[in-house]
Formats: sequence, structure tokens, C-alpha cells
Amino acid sequence: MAAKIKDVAKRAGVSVTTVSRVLNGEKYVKDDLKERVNRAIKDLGYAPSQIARSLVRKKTNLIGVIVPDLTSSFYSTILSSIEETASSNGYSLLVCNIIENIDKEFKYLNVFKEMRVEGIIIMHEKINPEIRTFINSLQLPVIFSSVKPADQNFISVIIDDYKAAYDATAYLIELGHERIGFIGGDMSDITSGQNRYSGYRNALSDYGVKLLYELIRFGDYKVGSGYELMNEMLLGGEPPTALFAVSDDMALGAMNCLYDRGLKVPDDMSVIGFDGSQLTELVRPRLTSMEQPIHEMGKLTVDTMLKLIDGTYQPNGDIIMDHRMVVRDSCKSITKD
Amino acid sequence: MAAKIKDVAKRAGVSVTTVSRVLNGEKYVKDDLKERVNRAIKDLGYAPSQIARSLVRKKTNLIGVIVPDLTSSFYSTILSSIEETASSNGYSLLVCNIIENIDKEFKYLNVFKEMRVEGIIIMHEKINPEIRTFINSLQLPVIFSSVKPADQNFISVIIDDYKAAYDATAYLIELGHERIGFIGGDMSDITSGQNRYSGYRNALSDYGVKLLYELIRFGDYKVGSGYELMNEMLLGGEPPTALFAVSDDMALGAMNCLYDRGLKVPDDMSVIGFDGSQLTELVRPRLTSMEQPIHEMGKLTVDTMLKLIDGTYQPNGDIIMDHRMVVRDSCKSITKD
DNA sequence: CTGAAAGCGCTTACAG
DNA sequence: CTGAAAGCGCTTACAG
Repeated sequence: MAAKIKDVAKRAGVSVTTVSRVLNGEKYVKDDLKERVNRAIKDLGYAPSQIARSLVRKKTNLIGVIVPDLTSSFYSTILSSIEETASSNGYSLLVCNIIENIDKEFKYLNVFKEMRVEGIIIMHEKINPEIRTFINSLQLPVIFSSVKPADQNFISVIIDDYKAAYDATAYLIELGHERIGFIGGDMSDITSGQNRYSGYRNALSDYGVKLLYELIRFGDYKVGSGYELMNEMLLGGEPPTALFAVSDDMALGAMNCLYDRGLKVPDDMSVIGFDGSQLTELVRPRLTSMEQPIHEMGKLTVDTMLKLIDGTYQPNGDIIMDHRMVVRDSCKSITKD
Repeated sequence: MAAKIKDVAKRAGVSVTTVSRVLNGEKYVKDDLKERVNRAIKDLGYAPSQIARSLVRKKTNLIGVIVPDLTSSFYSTILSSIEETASSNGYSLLVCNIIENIDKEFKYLNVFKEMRVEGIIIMHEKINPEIRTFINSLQLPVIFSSVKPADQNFISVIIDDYKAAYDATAYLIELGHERIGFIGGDMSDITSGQNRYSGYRNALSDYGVKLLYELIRFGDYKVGSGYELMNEMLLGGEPPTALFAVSDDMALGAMNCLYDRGLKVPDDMSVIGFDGSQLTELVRPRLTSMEQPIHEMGKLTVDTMLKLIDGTYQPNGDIIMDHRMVVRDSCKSITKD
């Protein structure tokens, strides 16, 4: 079995207290003792048990993370950034991938509780009352990253979705488009559903562009729904000249649908996405997108979480980051001729 | 603070031993006591501390996972499957994302050691002697998933990369191609580098097709290198009529390069990829690929790991899974006219 | 069927 | 500067 502190103490000829002291970098240990201990540690290949240590310190250095879909480019990128920041601060991640499975989420939340994680990061906003109650009962710092649940007690790290959607729509309008289709998200989601839709509508109305209900659809942010919804729109009558989809995945789905029907982007239709996922650079034409600062968002989420954990930060509302429009090749100005 | 077993015992008017018994589902507890305990647990919102439990049981139910790149579609899909299988068997994952960072890998391996994980799953084969020694010293079950390191002491869950590459090449040859370009992987990698290259070469030679060195390049499996290498090939002289890239990402990179230069797939060049990542269905034209059973591979990795942990399984060599060619729209037979 | 006691591998006052 | 002892929150023989 693995060596324990007692073995080290015996081999170094000191007490376990002394070993513990050099392990934790305390001063007040004579150099020669320190040396003997360090050699014993090396000889034995000793590494202190975090689990014993956690028990006495009441500190696990663990953060629980709930991701809706690990295989999504957007979430895996945030997660990657979260992991990087956490690990460079001495924290490890317990990752739960819930694929729209409430039972699994509950089960995992319970694992988080049993593992005594010090904080929880959640990346979806569809929490039901039961889950909400459970989370609250944990009395742990909780941060929603990139999403905002209805419950005002939670803190989110997000962009201003309303404004971002407004800007994306305005961009299309300024390109001369007047028939601007919209593929939105789940309207029970505050930020990615409602706020992005409002941004779209208000931009149209501010610019005096008519809202065309036949060009509006709502999906689930995934490629498949973008495809289906665009197909529906095409079947429905005169197509839009431009499309704003509230996720890059749905924008790509729409582009694929157009491709399969022999339509060209951006010649036959301009398309703008949302998120700034890696896909934007991988597809052809490259996808213009209203981007979230994905990497920075993950980092800021963890930095804030760490401060929340050590009591250094008093939350006062959400943390709003800047969005950024990145123009690529999927939009063009309309030329009436 | 969170309730502890002592609080439950007090509230239920029993000993902690009894509480522990109902917690662990032991029989030999009278129904009325059991009821009182369960009520106390509910009232207090008590959840046993896994960390205390781990300490005495010497069992953490933790598996460490090392992923080279979380944002890659291939790895995130395996990871998702690993997570699913682990969690449904009561195990949690400690995930380390090493982005070609040896120091970080070392640091994490040490975290794994300190956290007393019960096994380690690794998804890259570039382990240096130092890492190898460290891993061996851990005396823990280790499984390489989808890759095979040079060290024969480790066990891998993989496909037959040689045969898969052979089959992919043969497919192109049977389509009538004779100028078949190849974008390989890192030749210091046994499976994804060497074996796939051998498969390509031997297929050519078995079918009597000439090996053209000017059509051979080696990349790093990523989109960017596929793009660069194809560009190089195009600049080099007469282009191939078909390309076999040993990762879907590189195949996509190559397709993007062709697109940017106004060349059509599959009319101007057929392209076949390798892996079966989600990208194959997302790009246009859809990418034909020699697929690994990604999801099953993740599951089998964990199933095997669990058996290794409980001593139910005696490893005898690698576990080879079946590959599968999935034809989509990126290849066509050559028509000489 | 139930409980008192020892012990898991550490850290942290406390005393010297 | 160093060590003996208590304690973190559980489980598991052992005894009854």
C-alpha cells in the first residue's frame, strides 16, 4: 500500500508532527530535520492523502461543474477554460455531464454534496423548483456560467444578451436587409431565449423594419433544429434574405439546409450566428457571429468562484462581460437590382 | 455546518453505529429504529461525507482521466461516454485537460495520487520516461483509451489502426484512384502515426498502386495542419485525385483549403477522414470516414477499468474493437475521360 | 438486533 | 524548534 505519514516519520526518525510541518512548508523546522524528512518522502514516494487532509481541514479543493453537453463546442471550450483556471489555483473539478436528464443532475448534485465540493458551477438555466431548493439547501457558492436562471438569488457570469442580439440584428439591417429571419432559443430561458428575442424585435422596430412572424422560429440551440427550422421557413413561402440564429450551431444547421437545397450563403441568404464557437472558423463560408468571450468567461467564472469561497467577494448582481461581433464571410449587403 | 452522523444519531436516539448501518443498507436493524433514523436524516438534510467514508474504506470511487484536448470533438465525445458509464456505476471523474503541457500532466498525476484515485484513463500516447516511471510507481490500473503507448506494460482499448487505414486506402483504390494523397499523424505515435501509415502503404502495394512520396505529409491531427499540408501539396505540383487523412479534423482542414482555392470535393478531389467525429455530419459535403466506435470505446474503457479495479479481470493484451467505414458524400469514383 | 471503541491518515492546538 | 494527544466524520470488528 501507499506510504503514510507515519512511515515517513519513522524513516526520518522524527514525529509525524514534524513531517506534517515540512509537508505544509512551515518554518520553525531545523534544516537537518527538514532534509531528513524530505529524503524519506522521496525514498518512499510519499504523497499525502488529500482525503485525510480534507477531513481535518474541512476543505476539499473541489469544485463541481454541471455541463449540459460535453460534446458541444461551446460548452467544451468554457469547460476547458474553467479546468485550466481551477487547476492552476490548486482546485480540481468534479464534472457532471447531464444530457437533459434531471434524475442524473439530482444524483450528481448529491454526489457534490457528499464529496463536500466547495462550490458549484452550472451551465444551463433550466433548473426546476426541486433542484433549486436542493441547491439552496447546500449553502454553497453557486455560479451560473454563460446562462441566467429565473431565480434572482443566483449569480451569473454572462454577456448582455439583449444588446448582443440587438447589435447582431442591427448589423443585418445596416447591410440593407429587410426580410430578416430569426431562429431563437427556448423561450423559457431568460437570457438565451427571451433576451435575444427581445433584442431582435427591438432592433427591427427601432430601425422601422417590419416584424415578419412567418420568418420566426424557436429551436433548441443545436445543429439539428437549425436545419429543421430553416427547412420549415423555406417551405413556408418567400424566404428571408438574411438569418439571425441565436447559436452558431443552429446557424450552421441552417447553412447546411441551404446548401442541401442548392442555395448559397451569403449570395442567396446572409447568416449570422451567436456564441463564437470554434465552428465559426471551421465551416465554409466562415460564419459571422456575435461572440461571447468564451475563454475569458470560463476564467472569470472560476476567479469569482474562488473569491466567493474564501469570502473575498461580496456578490452584488450578475457579472456582465462584453460581447463582440466578428465579421467573417457569411453575410453580405443586399443589392437591389 | 453540514449535519454529521452524530447529529443524526442524537436526533434519532440511537448510536452512530446504527445510523451507519441504515446508511449502508445493512439488515439487522429493527424497522422502527430504521424509520426513526431515516426521518432524522431527512429532517437534517444529512448526506454522509464521502471523504470520511473514503478514509476508512480506503476506497474513493474516483477515476482520473487525462484528455489531450477537451475542445476536440473526438475526445469530448469519448469523455462524455466515459463520464456516463462511470457515473452510472457510482464513480466520479477527476478530469485533467493537458494541452501538450508536460508539467501540467505531472502536476495532475500527482493530484491523482494524492486524491487516491482508483484508476487512471489516458487518451494520448506521448508519455515520456519520467511520466511512465511515475505512473508505474502508482501501482494503479491504467488504461489507454483510443491510443497505444510504446510501453507494452500498459493496456489499450483501440481499433486495429493498421487494418482500418488499409481499408480506407483500399476503398479509394477501388473507386479507381491512383494518385492518392496521404496526410498522416505523428510518426512517434504507434497506432495513429505508424500503423495508419503502414496500412496506407501496404494497401497501395497490395493493389499495385505506385507510392508517390510527393503526396505524403505528416501533421498533428488538427484542422490547421490539414489545411497547411494540403496547401503545400497543391503548391507542389500535380495534385492527387483523392486524399486519405488520418483524422477527420485534418480531412476537414484539407477540404477547407480546397474550398478556399476554388476546388470542389469530391469532383476535383475525393477525401476520406478517420475517427467518425461529429464533424463528419456537420460539414458539407458530408465527410466519408473510417470510424472508430467512439461511444462504445469510452464505455468499454470504463467497464474494463471497473473490472480491473475489483480484480475481476486479468488483462491479457490490448482490447481491439471493430472499425467501420461510413460512406457519405466526399468521395466519388474516378472517371477517366 | 444494538452499541462502545478503535482506527482510517492526516493537522492543529497545547506544552515544553 | 519539537512532540504527544486530540479530533476530523465515518465504518467495522467485537461484545453482548
